[in-house]
Amino acid sequence: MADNKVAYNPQEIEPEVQKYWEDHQTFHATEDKNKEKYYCLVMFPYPSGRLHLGHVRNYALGDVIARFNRLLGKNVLAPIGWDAFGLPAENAAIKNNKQPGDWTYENISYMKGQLKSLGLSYDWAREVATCRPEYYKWEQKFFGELYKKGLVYKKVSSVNWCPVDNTVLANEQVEDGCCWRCGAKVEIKEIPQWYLKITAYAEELLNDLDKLDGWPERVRTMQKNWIGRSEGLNITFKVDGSDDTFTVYTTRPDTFMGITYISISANHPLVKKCCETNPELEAFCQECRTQKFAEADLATMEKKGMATGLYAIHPITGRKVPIYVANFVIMDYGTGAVMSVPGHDQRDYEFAKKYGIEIIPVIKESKESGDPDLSEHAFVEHGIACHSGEFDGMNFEEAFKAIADKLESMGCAERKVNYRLRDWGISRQRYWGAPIPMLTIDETGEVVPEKDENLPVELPYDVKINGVISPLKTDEKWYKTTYEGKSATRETDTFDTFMESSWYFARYCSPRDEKEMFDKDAANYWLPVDQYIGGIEHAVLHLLYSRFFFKLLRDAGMVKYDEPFKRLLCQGMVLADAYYYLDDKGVKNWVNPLDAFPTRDEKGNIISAVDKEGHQLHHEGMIKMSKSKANGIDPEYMVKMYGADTVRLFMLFASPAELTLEWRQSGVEGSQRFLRKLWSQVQDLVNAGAKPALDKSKLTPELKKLRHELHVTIEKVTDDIGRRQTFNTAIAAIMELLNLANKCTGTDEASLAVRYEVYNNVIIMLYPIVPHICFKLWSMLGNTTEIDTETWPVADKDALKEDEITVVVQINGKVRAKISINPNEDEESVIAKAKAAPETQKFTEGKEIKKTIYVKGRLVNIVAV
RNA sequence: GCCCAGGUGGUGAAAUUGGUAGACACAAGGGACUUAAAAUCCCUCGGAACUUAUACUGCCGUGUCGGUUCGACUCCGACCCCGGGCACCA
Repeated sequence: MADNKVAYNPQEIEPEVQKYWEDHQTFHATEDKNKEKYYCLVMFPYPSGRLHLGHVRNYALGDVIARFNRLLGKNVLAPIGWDAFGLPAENAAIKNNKQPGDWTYENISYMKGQLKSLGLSYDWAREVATCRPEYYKWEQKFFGELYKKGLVYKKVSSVNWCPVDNTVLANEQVEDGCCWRCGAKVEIKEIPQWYLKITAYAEELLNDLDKLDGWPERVRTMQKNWIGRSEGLNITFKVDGSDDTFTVYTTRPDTFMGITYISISANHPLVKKCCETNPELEAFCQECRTQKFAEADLATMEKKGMATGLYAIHPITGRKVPIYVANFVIMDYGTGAVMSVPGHDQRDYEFAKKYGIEIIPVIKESKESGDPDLSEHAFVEHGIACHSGEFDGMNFEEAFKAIADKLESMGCAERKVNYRLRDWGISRQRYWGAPIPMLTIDETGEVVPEKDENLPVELPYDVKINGVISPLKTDEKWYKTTYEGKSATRETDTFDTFMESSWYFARYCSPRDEKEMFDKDAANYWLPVDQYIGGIEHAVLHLLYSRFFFKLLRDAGMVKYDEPFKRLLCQGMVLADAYYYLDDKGVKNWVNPLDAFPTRDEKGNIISAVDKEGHQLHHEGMIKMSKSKANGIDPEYMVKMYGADTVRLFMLFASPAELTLEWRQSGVEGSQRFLRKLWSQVQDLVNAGAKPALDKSKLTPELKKLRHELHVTIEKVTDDIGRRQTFNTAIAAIMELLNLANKCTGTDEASLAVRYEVYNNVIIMLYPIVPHICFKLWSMLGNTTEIDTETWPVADKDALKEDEITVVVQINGKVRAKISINPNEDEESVIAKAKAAPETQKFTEGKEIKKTIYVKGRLVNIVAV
């Protein structure tokens, strides 16, 4: 290396540049009504202990967008914080014999350092942690207001219950129907829990999806299906021989004449009476109560049922149909009873076959066709009613209307819009969460929210976690209190952590506000979030709850917008190679990919690998990073080895943001190589001479070509980062430009002027992606301004013009020739040129030209037969 | 089971509105420089066929099968495979 060149040393320059940013408060954001605001938000992390590459990907994407918008001259807010409540803190507390709070705050402190080493342009002054009383105080206050508005209610519902530990289990704590700690068979327990009436906003949450044109279509579709609006009928049946009634909901009243039985939940009030005299039924109901109730489990488990001995009376035919307890009908969803039409519903069909229940066809394909073939499966499509008496011959809409009208006029049904969406259960029987600020007055049993002046209802900090019962539930000093002089008992459940993550982005607008949830002016300045970035796994729950919460805030007069997030980017997962060897007992021992040394075949495929100890390793392929497969890559180690810029560049270049990203060490090295080359090329240019003024009239064709490429690249990169958010193609375009620029080594004035123009613009365009190196290179190029305050380049229209373009000539859709044309040349002349090309002559010889198609400036297709 | 995505060379990918498939990289192979290594630079790189041979040439090729079109990675239908979510992981 020449003496006057300095090696690229990210370990030296990155901390230096980061210190500059910190000292100068470069990314501190303040409200400025004279500037266009831009709120760039990344999903805040759970402080699990160490950053993983999924975080790094998320924040690198966010940082590119934030820095890009700063260069566009916008007033950018890029905050960060901690989603600090949650289950892992309690598990860690038990394991390490620590306070969940201590564990959480230590993690935050460590991860903060890791985040800072990535050179992210956050306004750290706005950092929030949801576990701080200053934060959850406002959530508690807001909850009390919602209660007064009637948007909060309490009802009994199911939880997973471990009968040995006597504790509530989260879904992820249930493994094959057993408790993950003690292995006991998990039961279902009914306990009273708090609910937020999200269904009251179902219609608006559905309709407003149309406003979210900055969201990926797939996320909107998932939310639409999740809300699941349907139009149907609530129908009330009488039970034979008693005054009891029950209600079902159906979207297929057209099949009403085909009902041959009723399926009912084991917890339905009707069933409870039957069990008293029927021990067999009681046993079956007990069995139903121990099964999992997640939708996926209900859909895939073996369908079982048992007759209750009760019969329902079909309101139109008067026919008696048996009522069965069915294990797949759940009291928590809908009415807890379902009308069963085995001829036209596949689940009902299988159930009827299993228990020998009659199957009646009442819908056929068309007016002309005979009865549907029900020998193998149900006929589930809409069709024409048959064997339905007065409704025969009607299509779906006609039969729906006629049957609904008839049942309504009989007073046993009403039309109902139903949603699949269920109200949001926010009670958790855990310690490490925000206490639900509700009190029960002991004497009267009246339930009231804690008074504002007593908020926050603070979580006791010094506790002993035993993994069984929440310390709140045993701490009498904590839960015994008074309300207006009367003795009262606190709610000992805490909030679902989705509560905190549903409004943190509003709190960032005035994170230290001591008077209210957030300052309305500040919130209405920054909100809505212009760009939100996070994992696709949050497509429904977090993003739907946040939309709902935002509407609650709007209706409380806190914000004046309908939707919190204008534009959404969902990033894919990060995968890595996984290797293992089998030990003597045949147990898989997973080895970190950084410790595996693969051998490859002549195509470059990994055929085998060995680790440091010489174990022969099996290559499992690229799979999701996880602790259990030991294929997690530590970002901190990567930053120490290669620098943050290299890691950021690799993550953005390796694949488009929405797709999975495969972590490849060789790819990381390739990214580092690119930065080293860039660093070296800039120094070559500086050593070649100072920057002269550009005289566009004195350029050679080669320099004109290079300028043309530069300005085409500026247009492309601007579009790729701003509109398309395809950062990988933006980087590829810059690489292509640099490959061309590197061939230009002239040191005359015109060459130097163009070369400086290229590198200055490239450095600005790369700055959002690799900010540290660009910060340094910018000043090395002799610029006296700071790159942080530069403006994004705009393509020079003159340079974009071309004298000559290439058009492809196809014969019957296959490329056979290329011709050069003037961009303004008319169609006739272009087609004449295309026909005159020797290749065209060759391929059309002896054929008749039937047709020619000209796509302006791109291709000519000649159809010849 | 239901809802939603995705499938293109040895690999990650590109092709933006139906218009040149494989840009840009990685890996691999060959070469230069070097005492040597690292680093750097140059060349080759979808497949099979023809050919002494590189080339040339045409042919085939975007999960599978079928369709629409002058023209399909892109649109339609069916199927196969893989991933995300399914309400208490976050």
